[in-house]
Amino acid sequence: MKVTVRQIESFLGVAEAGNFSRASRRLSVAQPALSQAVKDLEAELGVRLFDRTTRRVELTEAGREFRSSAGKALEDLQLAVSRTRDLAERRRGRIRVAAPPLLAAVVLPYAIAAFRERHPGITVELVDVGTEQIVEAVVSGRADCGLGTFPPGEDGIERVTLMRDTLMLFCGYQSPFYAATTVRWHELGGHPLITLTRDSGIRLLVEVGFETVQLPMKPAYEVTHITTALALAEAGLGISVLPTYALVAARHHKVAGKLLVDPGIAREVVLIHASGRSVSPAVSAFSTVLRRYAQKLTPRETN
Amino acid sequence: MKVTVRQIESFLGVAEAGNFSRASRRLSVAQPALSQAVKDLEAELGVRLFDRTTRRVELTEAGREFRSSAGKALEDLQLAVSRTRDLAERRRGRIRVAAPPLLAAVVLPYAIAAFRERHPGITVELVDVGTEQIVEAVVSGRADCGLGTFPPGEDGIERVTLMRDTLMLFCGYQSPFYAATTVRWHELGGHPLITLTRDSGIRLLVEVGFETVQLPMKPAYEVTHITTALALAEAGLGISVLPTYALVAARHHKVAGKLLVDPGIAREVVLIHASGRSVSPAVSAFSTVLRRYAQKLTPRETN
DNA sequence: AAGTTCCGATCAATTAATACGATAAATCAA
DNA sequence: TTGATTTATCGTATTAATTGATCGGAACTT
Repeated sequence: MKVTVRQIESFLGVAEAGNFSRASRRLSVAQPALSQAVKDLEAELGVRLFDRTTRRVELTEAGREFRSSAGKALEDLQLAVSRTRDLAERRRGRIRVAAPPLLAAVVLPYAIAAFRERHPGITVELVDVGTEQIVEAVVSGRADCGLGTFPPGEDGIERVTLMRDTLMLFCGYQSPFYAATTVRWHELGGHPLITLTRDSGIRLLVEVGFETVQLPMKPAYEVTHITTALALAEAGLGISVLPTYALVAARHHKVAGKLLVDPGIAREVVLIHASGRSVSPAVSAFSTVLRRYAQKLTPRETN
Repeated sequence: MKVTVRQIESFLGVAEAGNFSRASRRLSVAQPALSQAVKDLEAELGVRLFDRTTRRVELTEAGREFRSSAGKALEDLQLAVSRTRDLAERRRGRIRVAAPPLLAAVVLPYAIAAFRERHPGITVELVDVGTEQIVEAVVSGRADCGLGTFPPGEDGIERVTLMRDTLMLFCGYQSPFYAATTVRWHELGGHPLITLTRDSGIRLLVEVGFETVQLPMKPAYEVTHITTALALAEAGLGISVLPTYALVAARHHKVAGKLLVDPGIAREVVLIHASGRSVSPAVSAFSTVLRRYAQKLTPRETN
């Protein structure tokens, strides 16, 4: 036979109550069960833990010593259990998110704010890597999940679509496009263009767009941040082609976002996590919040 | 259901082995038992502890965290168990012995030395109290056991007879008694007497002896320690009436111990411990050693 | 001192938990 | 694809735990 948690709980209960019957009520077990459990524990330890007559129950010296050490150990164990339950119930945890700079700067702050409100015990860390390293970071375990657009067929990751991200035209109120509902790519010719720098995934898509309508792309300005691009557009210094999620940042600028068609260029923003590894409760909660948040970002202009 | 020690041991075993089958061999259980135990534990915690396929088993993040905290708690628990077993098996412990000064000085040092050889892990403390307070010290719990001679009918104590202690005459080689086998009380008249001080229990018995044969007791010397009395006797300064156990101390002196008869005055030296309270393993071991040691002290001169 | 009242230990029967063996399902390697 | 290996599942048997009833002993009351 071996020492069990129940035996120790029984022992501690009796020691606390100083009385088998009272302890049996507190622990919601039958009194013989306690007698038996304590007896078994004593047999296992080879020593009497209580001096008991039918009227008095008190700890022996061995009992006192065992009570303090075993009681502490049991508390530690229960703490370990309850902390793990906290993980399971999303009261605690940590998420490391790998995201490309633009998403990290534009979408994530709002999403994280919403997430923290729902799950204040879970900390979110941003893993700052370049766009190409996101998959690697997730597969290697340096990040728990990743955001972005990835070519299909990547190995070792699972993907969840967050939103369909369409290229849009952003312009200030001075712009001739300001009144339009939709804008066609070939109309962009001749207007001063504000683009993102070459290391951005968006920039590539914009180049594809211009190529498709066979217009030369001559950036008037090259900026790193979407907000900079929006500020320049607001100031009437040019127009900019940006992803849908720039709308979030555009709320604080006097700029309008117009659907860009012919061709409509879209990509999927997905959340990825390593396949094989189980999804931690924290990540699954984060995924839920992100999906919900992404729905709110879906452009109303498409309807 | 509740978290059990077995579940955690199963979990730790699998985590260590990295493999259910190997762990089942190490833990000497069937493999399905491990599957079940881990499954139950996961259900209890609400979280997956292993990412497992049929080929690979590795800890999840929650599993790693739980492993370190629960593992440590379980170790503490097992340490508590094994330390309590040490108590039971007399590898560890503490005894507080209350004994009157003479017994403490003459008998106990040897007895304790013998005891320490047998039970090196158990420490023996001497509770230094006057003869009258020994019972009280044991009953109150300040001492685990007591030595001495006590009037019958004391309440709340159990007694174990260690030895029958007879008054003997101790004299140096110059003494006319040195060649005798037994000595009678009335022969003592006129010889210079070395006695113990009045606070000794022995002194009382000696006085009883002299009264019985109606001789006046005129101490030539009053000393505190038995060894002093023996030294004086060795120097030929007088004779001394001492208990049997003074023979132990007499081995280092050139003195002889003679049976004193007419009347033979004896008392029982007993070991006492509190009734009601259980006897700790250490005390019972001490009692055993003391009894054995006391047998060796039984005077050969009585035969 | 005798009766009363608690309280822990024990008993017997039921119920729940656990283990085991056999087998199915899944994965990786050749 | 096959073969080997490993985990999960299922049914059965064994073991342990729980329960209610009862016994026996200690302290309090009268």
